[in-house]
Amino acid sequence: MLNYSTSEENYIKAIFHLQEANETVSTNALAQELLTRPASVTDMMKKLKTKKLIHYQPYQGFRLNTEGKKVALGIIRRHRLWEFFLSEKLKFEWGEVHEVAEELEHVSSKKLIDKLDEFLGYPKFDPHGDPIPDVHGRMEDHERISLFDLPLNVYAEVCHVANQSTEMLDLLKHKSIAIGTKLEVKRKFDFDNSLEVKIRQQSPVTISEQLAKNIFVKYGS
Amino acid sequence: MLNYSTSEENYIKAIFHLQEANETVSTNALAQELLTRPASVTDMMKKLKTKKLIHYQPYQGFRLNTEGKKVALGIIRRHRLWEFFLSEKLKFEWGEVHEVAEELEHVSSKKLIDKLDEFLGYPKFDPHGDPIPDVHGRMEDHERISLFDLPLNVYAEVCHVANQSTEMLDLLKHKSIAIGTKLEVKRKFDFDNSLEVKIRQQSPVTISEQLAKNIFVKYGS
DNA sequence: ATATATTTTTAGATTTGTCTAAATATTTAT
DNA sequence: ATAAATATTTAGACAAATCTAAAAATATAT
Ligand SMILES: [Mn+2]
Ligand SMILES: [Mn+2]
Ligand SMILES: [Mn+2]
Ligand SMILES: [Mn+2]
Repeated sequence: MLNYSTSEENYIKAIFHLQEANETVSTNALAQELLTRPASVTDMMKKLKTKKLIHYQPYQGFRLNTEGKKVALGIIRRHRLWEFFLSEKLKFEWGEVHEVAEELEHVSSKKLIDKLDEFLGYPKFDPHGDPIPDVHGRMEDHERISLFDLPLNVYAEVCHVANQSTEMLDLLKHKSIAIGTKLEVKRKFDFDNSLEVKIRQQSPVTISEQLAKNIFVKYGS
Repeated sequence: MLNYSTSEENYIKAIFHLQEANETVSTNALAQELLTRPASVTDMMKKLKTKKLIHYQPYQGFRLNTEGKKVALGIIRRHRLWEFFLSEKLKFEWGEVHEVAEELEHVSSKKLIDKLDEFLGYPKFDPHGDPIPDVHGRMEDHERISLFDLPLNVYAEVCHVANQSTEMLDLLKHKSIAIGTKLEVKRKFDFDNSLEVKIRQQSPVTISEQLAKNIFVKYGS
């Protein structure tokens, strides 16, 4: 497995995430994701094509090929293991881990990552509930459903938060919701689609439609 | 405190180490240390001068000013804390930590380093026995003496290893010597300046002049 | 189907960090 | 003191990653 520059890695990872939503990734979408210019994206796509990491025909969009996905999973593994480390061992807050992991992920020593994985006890999910690829790039993919779609009076556990902005995390903290929180939806109000949610041993809280659609849960107490 | 590029940081750190030995650092010495060309050093020295980190007059050599030393100590702090982490927590071997720390040291989040320091229990020395600067850049500077200069029959403890090549570490391992090893010199042979050294609860080993001059000890059992 | 708008690519420039080869300054030896 | 050797700097080039502005391709609307 070759080594890639920090910049190349950031592009590869972004394509990986974007192509989960859309079959093919566009120049503009990638430019927006990476806070860069379309012209810079085109330049980089030419390079990644030469390095045989993507399928790309001018004007046709692009997507990672098998090798590209393998590389992406390696970067995501590093990112999420560091996030776990920062949160679990260094007691960083939820919202602070991403930015630092964005740098740490580019330290490419394989031994470092595999030993870190071992040290952390082979965690399966990062602090945002995203699955951590193992040494072979495999990850658990638990079925999850948005809190908004959870039926009434069914126990479920928060396992993923889609948006990880400071604003979102502020709000979650205020509502006492985190990964692992057990809850059930008691009522849904048709007027504004807000939910009344009961968390164990707490009084019920109101969750807006927007927030509920960003919280994902799995069934079970 | 501004942020510096990886390349700038590597130059700054190298100057810091070189100016401990010589009053002023030369272009060639720095080029050799960094495995680069003298012309590249001159280019960078101009930049570091503009950024007010060094004293530099063309042809006169250079040295870090107060601000430059402060920056250097920050980089060294990061480097050595990561070395300690790799050795202590991830169980890396002595000889493997430096290369990885050389990359990790450039991740510049202050919070990351201060929390790492806390997590590690505020260690004072890295795995090679080098002192770790604290958050203010201060470090313990225990007086140490080379094993070669240690008087006969005086108990001492290994606290520093000057050379950290794989070859050196191989040899040290074979002789069962590490940071913290307690020993005393029993004899010195004038023919080749070799030493007979007694480590607690072990049979005596022979240490060459070259090796002894790279091992540093402090007095006391 | 044609005009308009949007997206993407190209052309050319810029910054950072590096290099080689040549010029210049300094040091050392005679 | 002069010549030779060594060290340092300058000049000019190059690769990586970015940008702006203009050109070209594609998509959309009438
Ligand atoms: Mn990144
Ligand atoms: Mn995450
Ligand atoms: Mn480094
Ligand atoms: Mn060290």
